[in-house]
Amino acid sequence: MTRRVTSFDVAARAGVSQSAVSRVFSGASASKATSDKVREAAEALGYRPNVLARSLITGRSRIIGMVVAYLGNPFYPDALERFSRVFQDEGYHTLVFTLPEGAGDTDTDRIIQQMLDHQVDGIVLASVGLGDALAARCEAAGIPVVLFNRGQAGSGLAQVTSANRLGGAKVAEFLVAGGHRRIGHVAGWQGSSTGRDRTEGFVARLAELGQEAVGIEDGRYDHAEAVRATDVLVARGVDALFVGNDHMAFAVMDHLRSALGLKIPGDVSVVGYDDVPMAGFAAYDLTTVRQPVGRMVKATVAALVNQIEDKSAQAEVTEIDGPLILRGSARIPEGLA
Amino acid sequence: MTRRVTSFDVAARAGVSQSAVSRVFSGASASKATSDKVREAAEALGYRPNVLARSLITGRSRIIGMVVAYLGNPFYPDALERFSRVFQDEGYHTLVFTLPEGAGDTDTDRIIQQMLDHQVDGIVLASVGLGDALAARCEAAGIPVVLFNRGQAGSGLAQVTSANRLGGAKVAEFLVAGGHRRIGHVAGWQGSSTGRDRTEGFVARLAELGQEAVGIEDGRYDHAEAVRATDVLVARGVDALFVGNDHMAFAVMDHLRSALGLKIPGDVSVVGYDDVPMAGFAAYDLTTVRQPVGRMVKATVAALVNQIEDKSAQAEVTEIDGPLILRGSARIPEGLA
DNA sequence: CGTGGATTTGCATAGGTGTGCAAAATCAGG
DNA sequence: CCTGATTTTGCACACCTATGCAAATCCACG
Repeated sequence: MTRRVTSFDVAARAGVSQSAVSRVFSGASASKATSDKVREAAEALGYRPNVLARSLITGRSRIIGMVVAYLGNPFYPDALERFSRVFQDEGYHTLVFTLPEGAGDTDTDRIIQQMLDHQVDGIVLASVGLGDALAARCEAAGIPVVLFNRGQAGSGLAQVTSANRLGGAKVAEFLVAGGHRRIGHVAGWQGSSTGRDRTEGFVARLAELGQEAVGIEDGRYDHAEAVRATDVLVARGVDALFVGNDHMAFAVMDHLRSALGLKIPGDVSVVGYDDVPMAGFAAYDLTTVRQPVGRMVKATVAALVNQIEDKSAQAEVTEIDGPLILRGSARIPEGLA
Repeated sequence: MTRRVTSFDVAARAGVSQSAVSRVFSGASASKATSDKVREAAEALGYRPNVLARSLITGRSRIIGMVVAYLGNPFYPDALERFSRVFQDEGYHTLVFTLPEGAGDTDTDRIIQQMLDHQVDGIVLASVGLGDALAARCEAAGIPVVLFNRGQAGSGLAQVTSANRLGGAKVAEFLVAGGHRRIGHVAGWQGSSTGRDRTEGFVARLAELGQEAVGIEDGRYDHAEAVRATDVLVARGVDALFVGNDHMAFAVMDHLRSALGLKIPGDVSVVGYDDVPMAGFAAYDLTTVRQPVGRMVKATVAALVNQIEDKSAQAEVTEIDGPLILRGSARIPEGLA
């Protein structure tokens, strides 16, 4: 393995100083003449600036740390893929961390520490919370953090979510308009803002319409829990279920049809949340609230890059509205296409 | 933002030299006494070694570059999650790159270049090929490459796949034993080794059993293509379909049931490949050949780490066998549970 | 206590780049 | 051609750690 070619080599060949080479490649001022000479020499030698050395001195790595909890829910791979792509376009790269099963605070701590070690320029937490102590540490290190698809009131952290309360409300309206009077709710994890907000919006709107849920069970965004919740609610005779995300909704539908022998939407209407690609598959054909992933990702990247480039920028809280996508898993009210 | 605390600061406080600090943190020899003093001082100051400076001098970044083409197929998020976890356990981190839609050679080139720029210690290509020129460049840079779930004959690259030929053969045996005599095949992309191998094993075994496929259509690992292929094969009156991967199989099943009104497995048996988690969902209940992701990932990591730590290590080609998982989407032969 | 060997320690330098500062070069205008 | 303003260039140093080498320290044994 031959030694790396450095800026000195290029400088020697081009007949200029090392600083000149550096300036050409970091976009600082340089005359046309030297710039040409340098580029030509670099080309000939196959020179590429050493990213590590550059990061060491500038203190900016152009790497984004991304923590993602659970890729089993297809919403996140989709988001991850988009993140990676958008960051690449912005000239950043994505260092991915996954949280172990029992996501303890110690684990988050260790991961954040490793990110700081790598001097990431920014952090995206997808569906992961951040303790105040850690948030403070990132703040102190001057590393901006954006929460994706999770809010954290009073944390002062930037966050991007969909309009979860509104989404929950839309489902309430839709189900009531569809004539349902025994509505149950397999809630998203109530320890997360998304779960709580969807539930709150849903319950509040139901109340405004003079209804009350027959039952609310926390499905914890988990397959097995969702099935358990379904059993409880079916026992109470529901005729419609609002499920906290699509991932659980699939489990719920499978259980309703296969284990309980119920027809969808004949016996029970089911509505989900996310509009994951799979929701459109014929086997589920799930009516669901769309989370506009593309726009959410773009907003997250924009907020992060903004904070990176302008340290004084404020941490924004962004909510993006998404439509209810009508499919076949829930009875459609008269008068709607 | 306060200046970073360096090894000099720690040295001063502990009353030793900077090299002593370095040695303590890089695990070199140091007496108990100094080691204790250094650790204490480091703790008090909140010192952490600067990874960038370390990488710059050692030439090892402890970062693995990972290229993944398409996270829409749930096989890959699953693998990615495991990779990230296993690498973390080994003290490496994962820099993720995604390939744009029309994965041209130029794109791969650019991505590899960026990885080399970041001086990754190794590269995993998940379901992505590598031109000879690029392979040579990695070789020259001393960066080992392992292909995951893709082979490339004659490339001299390390690769980990499942036993695809054998898997295809198993399906052939299973379908014939089930009494099917009009078997069709929605093949995996014939431009990939996995697609070709599965097809070859399948076709060869069929021939040995005195049968021939009613038709073979390349589904290109794509939903729409798989549906098109299904139409073609159904028109030829198939009573069983071997589909190149689960991702396509779901599309095929949806199309068979919803659009064509056929019963599975009553009218048509369907067998997939991968055993993605979703294959076990009641809505599909897909009989499929399991790719043992866990073992494949571990083998890939082991091969890579081995090559990183011992530059003279040979590039191994690993094939891991996986069982046929019997579920309800295909008629089960007499005498099998 | 003396001596040889093993271990530990400090010095100094390398790794490759960005950047402040002053000197040099360029340019415009009279 | 001269002068002052502006741009370009080179020098030297900073960024922070790892490591070869020689000096120093330690240990055990006679």
